[in-house]
Amino acid sequence: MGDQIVAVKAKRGQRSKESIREDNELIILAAAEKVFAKHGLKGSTTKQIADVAKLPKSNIHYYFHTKLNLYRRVLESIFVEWMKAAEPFNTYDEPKEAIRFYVGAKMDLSRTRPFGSKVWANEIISGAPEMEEILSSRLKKWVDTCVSSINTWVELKKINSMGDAHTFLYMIWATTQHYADFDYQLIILNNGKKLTDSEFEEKKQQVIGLVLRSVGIEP
Amino acid sequence: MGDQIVAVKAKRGQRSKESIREDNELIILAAAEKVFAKHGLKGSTTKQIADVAKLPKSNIHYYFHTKLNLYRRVLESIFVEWMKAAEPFNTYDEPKEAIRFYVGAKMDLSRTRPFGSKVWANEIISGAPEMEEILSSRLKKWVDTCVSSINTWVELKKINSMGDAHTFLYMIWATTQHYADFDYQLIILNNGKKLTDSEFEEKKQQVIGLVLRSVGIEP
DNA sequence: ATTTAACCTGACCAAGTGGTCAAATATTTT
DNA sequence: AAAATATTTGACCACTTGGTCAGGTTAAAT
Repeated sequence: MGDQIVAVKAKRGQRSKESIREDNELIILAAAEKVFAKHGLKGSTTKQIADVAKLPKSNIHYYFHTKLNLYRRVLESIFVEWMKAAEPFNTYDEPKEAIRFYVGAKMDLSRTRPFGSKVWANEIISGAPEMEEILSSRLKKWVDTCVSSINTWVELKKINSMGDAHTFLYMIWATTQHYADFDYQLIILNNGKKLTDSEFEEKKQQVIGLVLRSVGIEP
Repeated sequence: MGDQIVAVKAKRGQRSKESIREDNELIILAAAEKVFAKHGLKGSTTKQIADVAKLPKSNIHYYFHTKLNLYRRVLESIFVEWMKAAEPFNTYDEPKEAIRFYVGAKMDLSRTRPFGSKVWANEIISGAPEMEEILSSRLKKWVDTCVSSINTWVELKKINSMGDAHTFLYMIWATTQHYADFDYQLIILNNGKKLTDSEFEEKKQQVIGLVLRSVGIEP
């Protein structure tokens, strides 16, 4: 990611105002996501973000005005991507396929965008002060449709009942996001080695297997 | 918890030096756990901790010297309690019982000590800078014995294989800790209502059921 | 070519920050 | 009761914080 920033900055010289703004906002958002992931809203400083973005601090304030504003933009962008990953649940009729693709997509996101997941986790842990609205309106809505899908599957005897469908959904969230939020712990317990891409792919299949079996589907 | 602090402070007047130290350390540790849970190490201030503990800031420094020192003490105390909850895995021979009791104990901890779980989560998310040693020595050791228990069960065909036993263990951690770390999100998605004790007990049984089924045990 | 509008940034500031310290008070020991 | 030790706390300090702003540079519109 650092290389990306350098690359974009290097080809300066003759850029349109529009692309300048676009580029810099992306650079700053990426840097902010990284820093917020590590230290949360309160623990992160605009100076740190500026340093990661390789821009002067004033520049961050020029584009996003306040730290809180920048933070909200980061959260919003993460939420949008998560919702995109959540589509499988409503596009597949068969639980086996729906669950397989949803869990797979969530695992992929944990792998490709771990910082976003961590920012989200930090925000919830600290009481979700900036996300209450997103959660209680947009996320709630999605969860409701999801829960009714699951309930339908239970009624059709396609999967075992787990009592409250939320419990199953939360297990999926927790298990998949664990691979992003707790990645440092996983590395330490893996003797200091990060999983390779193929090892991660294997893990992904194992997770899918456990989740499917938990509702009685043989993977 | 606030009431506890008040109660302890109220009965002052004639206390031994020893009990003064003991009491105040407990009060400060409890306050620190609460504040660190919400804002992490960097985002928390000694003033906040002092306010929650209802003591002057200097007093916090008198007992624990530095913020980092206090933070380490909080982490250590959480780790000790988690290891206690982890015993079932090595005291029961049958996977059904071992898993049932372990998952139950972890769920109970999420209910009774959510702040501790959040401090832990924050620490890992921010790269585990203060816990690397605990993780790579003491936790690693426990995980290794756990993994070999699981593998034995697989060999004896008492449970289904999930490939790598770690995957199963991490699912248990993630799912149970989710009920502490993401409690705000769960409340919002539950229409703003916290789970009652009996509702939580029900959730606990559902989680146990899912986990058992995920390795092919009928609960 | 000149005006206009957007971008850039070093210098600056008021409000915290973790931590120190000396003086006051309380308990324990002699 | 007096000396020794431990607790308490307001005042203080060097440093960092988020944010402002004036004066500059660069690109776009006239």
